[in-house]
Amino acid sequence: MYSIGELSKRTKVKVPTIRYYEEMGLLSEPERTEGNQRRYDAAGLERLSFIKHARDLGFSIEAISKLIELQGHPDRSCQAASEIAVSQLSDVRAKIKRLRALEKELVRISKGCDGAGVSQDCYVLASLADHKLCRHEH
Amino acid sequence: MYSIGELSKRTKVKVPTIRYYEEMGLLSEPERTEGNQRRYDAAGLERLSFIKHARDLGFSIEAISKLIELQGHPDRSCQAASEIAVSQLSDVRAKIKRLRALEKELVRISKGCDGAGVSQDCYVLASLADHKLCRHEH
DNA sequence: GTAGTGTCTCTAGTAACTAGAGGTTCAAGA
DNA sequence: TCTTGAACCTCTAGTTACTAGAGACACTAC
Repeated sequence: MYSIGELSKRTKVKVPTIRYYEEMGLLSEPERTEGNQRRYDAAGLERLSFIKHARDLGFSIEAISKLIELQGHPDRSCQAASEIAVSQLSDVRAKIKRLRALEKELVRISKGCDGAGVSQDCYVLASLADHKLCRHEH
Repeated sequence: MYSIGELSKRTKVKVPTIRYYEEMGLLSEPERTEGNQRRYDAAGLERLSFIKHARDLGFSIEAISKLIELQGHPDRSCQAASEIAVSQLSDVRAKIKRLRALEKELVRISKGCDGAGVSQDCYVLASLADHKLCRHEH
C-alpha cells in the first residue's frame, strides 16, 4: 500500500493533483487508514500512470475519462479509443501548423529590431501596431 | 466616436473581451455618453487593434501590458520590446518541438489500432497504460 | 411613443491545476 | 512511551483569458 506522497514520487504527479483527479472522478476513491489518510494499491498506481501518460500526450481530462471507461469494458469495441487518439492527433497537428505561422512572423518581427534603438522607432512595436506589415495570415 | 459594438465589429474582438481588457488595464477607460455607454475615438481603436494583433501572435496579457507601456515612452530604449518578442519566439519554438514529439507518438499509437478490435486488445489503451511501449521521450 | 436592439454591471463558469490556512496523523528516534 | 517533525487532511481561493447569463437601462428608427 502506498501513501499519496509515495504515489506522487513514483508517478511524478503532484499530491494536490492526485486529489484533484480523484475529485474529477478519474481515480476511484482509495482505502483510508483509521486516521483518514489515503492508501493506494497497485491498481491505483497503474491507473494514475495511465492518466499521467495520457496527460503528457495532451489528452484532456474528459478524453481520459472516456478512455478509462473503455478500459473497464474489455469486451467493448475499441473504435471510440481509436477515434479519441486520432482526434487528439489532428488537434496536435493543427496547433503545430498555427505555431509555425507564428514562428515565421515572430522571426520577421524580431529580426527588424536589435533592441539598440528607442521605442519610437522600434520595429517590434510598429509591426504589432500595424497588421499590414505582416507577410503571413494569422 | 465608436460604440463598443462598433469597435468590436472593426477589430473582431468580442464586446465582453473589450470590457475585460479595460478591466485588466490594457485599454484606458473611454468617454461615456450621458447614459453611461462607452464611446471610443480613433486612438482607442488603434490601441485595441494592437492588442488583438499581439494576442493573435500569442503574447500574454502581461507581455502586452509591458509593450503598451513602452509605446507610451517613445524616447525609452526598445530593448525590452525586443526581449519580449524574442522570448515569445523561443516559447513558440519550444511548444512546436514538444508538439512534434507528441505527434510522432500519437501517429505510432494510432497506427497500431484501426478501431476494429475490442478494447481488451486495443493498442491505444495498451500504449497509454505502458510508457515503456513509447519510442520517444515526452 | 414604442419596439427592438445594444449596452450596462455583476456574478459565476471554463480547464487543469496551484497555493495557502489551519488542523490532524504517522513514523522514527530518545 | 513520548515527542517531534514531516506528511497528510479539508476547504477556500487564485491562476489565464475569456465566456455566459441575469436583470436593468439606453439608444435609434419608425
